[in-house]
Amino acid sequence: MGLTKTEFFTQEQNQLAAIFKALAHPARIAILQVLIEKDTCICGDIVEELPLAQPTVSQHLKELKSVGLVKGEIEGTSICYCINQETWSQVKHLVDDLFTALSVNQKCCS
Amino acid sequence: MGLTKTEFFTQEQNQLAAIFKALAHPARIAILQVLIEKDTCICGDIVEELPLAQPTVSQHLKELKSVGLVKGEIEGTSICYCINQETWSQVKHLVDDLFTALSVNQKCCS
DNA sequence: CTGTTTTATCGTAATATTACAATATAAATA
DNA sequence: TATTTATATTGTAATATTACGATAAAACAG
Repeated sequence: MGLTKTEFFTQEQNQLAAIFKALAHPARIAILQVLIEKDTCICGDIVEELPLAQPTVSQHLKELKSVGLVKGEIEGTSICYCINQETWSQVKHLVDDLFTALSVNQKCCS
Repeated sequence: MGLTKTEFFTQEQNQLAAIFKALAHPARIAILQVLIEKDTCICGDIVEELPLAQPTVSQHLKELKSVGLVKGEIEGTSICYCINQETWSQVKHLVDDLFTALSVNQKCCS
């Protein structure tokens, strides 16, 4: 018990859930917003913008990286983080499809 | 420790995170898909479509209801569940805004 | 009123997440 | 090489999530 029954759901359902899970924390939303709004995306700058300790931010960045939403490039001593545009459009399409489907059909409870 | 520091984030960040959290489980994605695809949305039918016990499905439905993604109307002995169109469009806009912002700007790591 | 059907709630075990101090690692610089 | 700087990893405590059996509650049928 206590373990999600991943094997009983479709790949699409699991993939969508994994993406949403990565987005399901205000700190990770905040990190993504910082990456958009700031010219620079050095890890240290992200830490300064957030009300969390450095190891915690590092952990959140790791989760965003693990689903491909974000990537990091070594730049001397620092690491430059940014939105991973390659995977981002795929994610956007998956989410768009879900939301569009939900908006179009409505057959009961009206 | 172990508790999300909600109070240090903006209302928008927390709201977005809460919505994504509700979507962050394959069973809840599956429930939403069933609500779209099936003519009927009686709770019992949802339970039959999913590989989970009735109390587990009931718990997932409760979470979807708590963020307003889904609503339920009593219909005799059963309950008719459906997508809550009123809150759905708000959610869609919030998510769209986030995704659009992320797609437009890209200033480094190129 | 009694039994049936349908859904929700309670209790609880297993597992996952969140946060951070302490520490490790890796690159630049003195 | 030793030191500094920037980030990652480890270990761990507190809390949350997931799943389901048992049971309650609510509506209907007889």
